[in-house]
Amino acid sequence: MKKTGPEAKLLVVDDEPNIRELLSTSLRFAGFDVVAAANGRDALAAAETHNPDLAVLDVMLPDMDGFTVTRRLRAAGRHFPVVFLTARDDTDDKVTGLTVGGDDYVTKPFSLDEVVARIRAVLRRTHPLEDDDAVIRVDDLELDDDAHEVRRGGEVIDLSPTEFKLLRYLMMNPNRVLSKAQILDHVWEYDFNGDASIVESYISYLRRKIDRNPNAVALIQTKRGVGYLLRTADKR
Amino acid sequence: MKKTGPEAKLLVVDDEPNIRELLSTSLRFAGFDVVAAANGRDALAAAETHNPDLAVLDVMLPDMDGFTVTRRLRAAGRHFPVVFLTARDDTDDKVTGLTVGGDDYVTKPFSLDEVVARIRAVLRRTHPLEDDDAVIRVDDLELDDDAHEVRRGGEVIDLSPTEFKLLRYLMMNPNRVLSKAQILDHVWEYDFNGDASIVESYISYLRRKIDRNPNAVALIQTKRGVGYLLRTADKR
DNA sequence: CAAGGGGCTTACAGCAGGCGTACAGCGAAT
DNA sequence: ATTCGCTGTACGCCTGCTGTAAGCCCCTTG
Repeated sequence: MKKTGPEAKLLVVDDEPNIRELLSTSLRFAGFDVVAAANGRDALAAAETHNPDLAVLDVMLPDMDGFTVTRRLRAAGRHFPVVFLTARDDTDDKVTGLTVGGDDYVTKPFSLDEVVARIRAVLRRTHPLEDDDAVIRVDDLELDDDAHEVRRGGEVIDLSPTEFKLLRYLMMNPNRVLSKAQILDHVWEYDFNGDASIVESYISYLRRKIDRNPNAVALIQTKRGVGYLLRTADKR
Repeated sequence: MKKTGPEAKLLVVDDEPNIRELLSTSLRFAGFDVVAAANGRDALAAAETHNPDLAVLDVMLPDMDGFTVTRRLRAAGRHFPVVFLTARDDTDDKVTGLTVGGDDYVTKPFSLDEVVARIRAVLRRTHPLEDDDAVIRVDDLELDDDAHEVRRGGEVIDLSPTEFKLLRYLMMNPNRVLSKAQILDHVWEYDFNGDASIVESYISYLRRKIDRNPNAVALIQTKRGVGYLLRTADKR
């Protein structure tokens, strides 16, 4: 009935059409069943109709704020968790109470992959029945999302936040070429308007840390003119 | 979050919707089965219907005070323990009598984690059958909630109340990154309106007391840009 | 083989996050 | 009244992260 991984049903609520579409599309692609709403009123109605497993909820809505929506949902007996979206200068230090219970929040502008990861983490926490692990494995590489830790052959590797997100994106898509544009879109914040060459730099940083053994087969491979891919041992 | 106890059933009674929801959500997430009521009359009815194992009861209710509710409950043969919620400025004499029997009280504004801990403590006392221990262990670190005492390698460490709550929260969530916002929401009182940087200060205080050995692997680790985590030895 | 383009790596400036200490206010204990 | 410990804020220092730029290498193609 309640599903944690893909196929869970999500309610996405944001009044900005761009953000709403961006989120709906990526979440759908990530395997979720998505229902969208543009304001609090519609959100409440949609929650009644579709009974989602989780809501992604902008705290600044035209008709009522996200907290009010949440309170009304809960009062109506809907106890699914919420991932709030907040403006960065809102939350940076002040706004509290967003992480009570199984809830969490993400600041705008966000990275799409980060939102997906946070949603998965919340679903994992609130429905611990499923043996859906927080650890992604590719060969002897392990990425633990809960502990925010990466290990290669059991040895801990220290990564910066951006390196971590990049590696997670690669590991979520093993043996598949990812273009620099794709990587930018998924790993960097959606308003980033720098050069795609930054991906090259970060791939380089990652290689230095996880592919440091020159004798072993490299995990991160370049497909010239196309993109990068993370290769598993059995697919070589 | 560690879920303890076999899903005891709680009755939460408070007339302020925000507090009621805050408590219900947290307690539900902590693994309890929660029923909520907004006033004394509904509370009595809910107690009849649901037969809870414990009640969290605001002493200031619109229709009758918490003592009256308790008296009527007991008169009706309901002998489950009660955790009272009282305003901080209530005089001591008003508070006396709240801890007789297995009962306890918490002053508003409270820290969410503190309420959960107190509820668990009361349940532990009244249902000693459960092999639910008051001691949390992480490596050679022990935190005894009943004795309010912390030991590292058997040696007692003196902590201030805030330090204790912070450490307890960390120890309840080992090997999981906790953001400063999460820590604020769980450890500090719900109306705390200050800066999240206070968490940094208290982490610093804690380190000075429990991670004083510079040669050993630090228990408290910083995940820059993400949060903090308490690391166990086997997960290194 | 030469030229061009794509990719790799490193350097670096600017900046944000985190650390630790100092301190003032406050309430409890003496 | 005085002392004491605890809390929350402020602040200066430092570390390490980020994004850009630049030079080099290598692959591809004519």
